[in-house]
Amino acid sequence: MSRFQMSAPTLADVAELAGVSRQTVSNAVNNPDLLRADTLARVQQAIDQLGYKPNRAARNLRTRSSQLIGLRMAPVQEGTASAVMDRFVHSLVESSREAGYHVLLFTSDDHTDPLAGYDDLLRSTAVDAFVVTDTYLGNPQAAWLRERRAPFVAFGRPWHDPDARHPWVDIDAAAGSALATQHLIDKGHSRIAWIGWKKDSLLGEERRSGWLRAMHEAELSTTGLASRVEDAVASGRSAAQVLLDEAKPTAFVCASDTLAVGVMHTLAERGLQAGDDIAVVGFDDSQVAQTVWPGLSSVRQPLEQAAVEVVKALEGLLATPSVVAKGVMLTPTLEIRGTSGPDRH
Amino acid sequence: MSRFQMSAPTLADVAELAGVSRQTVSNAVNNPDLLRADTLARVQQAIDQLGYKPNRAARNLRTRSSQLIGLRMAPVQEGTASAVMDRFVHSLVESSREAGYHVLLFTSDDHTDPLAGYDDLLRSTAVDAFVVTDTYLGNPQAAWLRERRAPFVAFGRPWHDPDARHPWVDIDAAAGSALATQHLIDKGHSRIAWIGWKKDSLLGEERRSGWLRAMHEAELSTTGLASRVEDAVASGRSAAQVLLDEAKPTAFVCASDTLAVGVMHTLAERGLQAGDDIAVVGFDDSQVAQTVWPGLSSVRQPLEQAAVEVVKALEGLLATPSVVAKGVMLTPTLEIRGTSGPDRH
DNA sequence: TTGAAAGCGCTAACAT
DNA sequence: ATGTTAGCGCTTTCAA
Repeated sequence: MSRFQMSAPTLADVAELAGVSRQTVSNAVNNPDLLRADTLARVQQAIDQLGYKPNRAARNLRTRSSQLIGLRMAPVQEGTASAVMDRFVHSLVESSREAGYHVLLFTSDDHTDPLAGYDDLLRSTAVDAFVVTDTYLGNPQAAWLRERRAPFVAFGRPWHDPDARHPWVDIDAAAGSALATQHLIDKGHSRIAWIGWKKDSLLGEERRSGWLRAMHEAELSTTGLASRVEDAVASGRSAAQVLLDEAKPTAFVCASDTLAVGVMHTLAERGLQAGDDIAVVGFDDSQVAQTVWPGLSSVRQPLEQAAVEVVKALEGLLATPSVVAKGVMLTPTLEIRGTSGPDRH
Repeated sequence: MSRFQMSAPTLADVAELAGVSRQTVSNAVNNPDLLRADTLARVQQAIDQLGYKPNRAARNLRTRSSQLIGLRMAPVQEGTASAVMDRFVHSLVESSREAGYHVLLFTSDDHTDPLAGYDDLLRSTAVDAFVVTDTYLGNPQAAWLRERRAPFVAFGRPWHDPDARHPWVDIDAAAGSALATQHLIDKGHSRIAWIGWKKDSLLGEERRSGWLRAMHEAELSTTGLASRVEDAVASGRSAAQVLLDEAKPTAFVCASDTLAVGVMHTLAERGLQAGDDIAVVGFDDSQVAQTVWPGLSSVRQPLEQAAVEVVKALEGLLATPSVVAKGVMLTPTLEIRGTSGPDRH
């Protein structure tokens, strides 16, 4: 009955070759402990000989699972965000594989309705669970998914819902900017300015609060030292001009590398050395921070670790859906480069 | 027979509600033309009412296809590459969706054997086809996949095999650097230096050849004007120092933005204005090129278009596997920014 | 134009 | 410890 090797071998093929039933082969693959050692060896040999791999579709149909995790790609945005996501996605794929899952990428048909993509995959049972990444305030995804009893883990805490019952993983942004600020205080700075985003960004407020906290704990004044602008190089540049003229800071902490690069532009224009004359620290440890002269110190998010935690939560969720998982909060680190400057003591 | 709404509705549920057979519902979904208008309307209403979506696993099992395209994520590499892939992947996901496919991400278990990941997915019939991205010389993937009759499209021409029979899409790197060089010639430069990669990089040689061609066509000397280094900021920086001292170029074309930033460091150190004093053009239009002061002119690859072409080739491949597809070659564009400098006429 | 029968490859439940 | 039976939800083939 050996087919022309045209189609892949099935359980039946292996069973026939090994002289056992199909179920025994299935057990050999999924519950080897159930077989006697010699039977297992015989079946295993037949499997190897035929190069047998269980058919995914058949297994999925029977077990009502796809071993697939859905991840929605947000619309392209110019900026540092893509690189951030790249590190996360990479680690997510690796961690998922170790847990026996693959990652399925999707976008929404309609940019006005990000839910459409989720709905389709869910109703066609194409994925077992989702990883939700853009948990900005008012994003309806979490509530929508919970309502549909769709398993998901959020990367980003549930801002909108303090007693959300879904698992989430997030990075403590405030700790990141506090770290950056403390670093500059340790270097001997006392007039440390903040350039951040507009008030409507919760993440921006979060990052800002870390600067504020570190300054207050060191009993340093923050009056006139903060600025809120758009996340663009030009905005960071003009904010730095104003702050330098009016508040005379010796150091800047910025909500993004983009803003920090803007500060560096202003310093260069005024003949000031970033680092030696004025210290600058950015946020996200982007490609730009690593490349720009003389190296931009920057807060680095543990994205790889975040992905590992997300998969961990996912496994727990799929194993025992009833258990209410706690949120996981991770702490960023600081990459110290040239713009930190020398000690000022 | 209405289940407790616990599990998703099936063909049978729709059939019962519409008062037709299961097969008729299947036809309504897949071959609407076969139904009489009123029957179709009735079935369609039942589908909407129940929120029916065909079960993916069942359909896959029956049709022996998964509507999934496999994409291997290369190991993380610090550098500009990740941002490049991000644009490509994004567009690939969008184009795939329009063609009815999803993108499945995977990595190889073993970093020494990139084939392992392909083999698993192939034998378990988890994907219909692959998109292969790293087609460097000597990469065995293409040959290996062809041997196994696995459908795939390569992003990257088959360097190793001029008469390869698989479809491929690539970007004409030489045209890109020729474009950059011609741009500088048009601005009035005649001593234009090249900083590229070591000889073992085929892509590097390709990018270099465009500079060479444009220079020769303009009957300009290239003697002493080329350098081959590692792809790092420090390398670009020291290469620029040597070239400035020994060959007195007025402009640089670089094989990457990373190298171009290195050149800009050297210029800054010598009190020279990138653009006004010495022109610089990079390659890849990375985040850095867009951010760095005063804006780095750079060759931009049409990655979005490349992904569209890849999916187009994939569709053709899966529809009629026998047809030998031709390769598609796309041409880059040039993003002009501050480092291009003024006209010198 | 619609329906009935069969089976894709696998595993859960049960029987031996 | 191994085998038998049944069926997951769908589509292909053929009959009405």
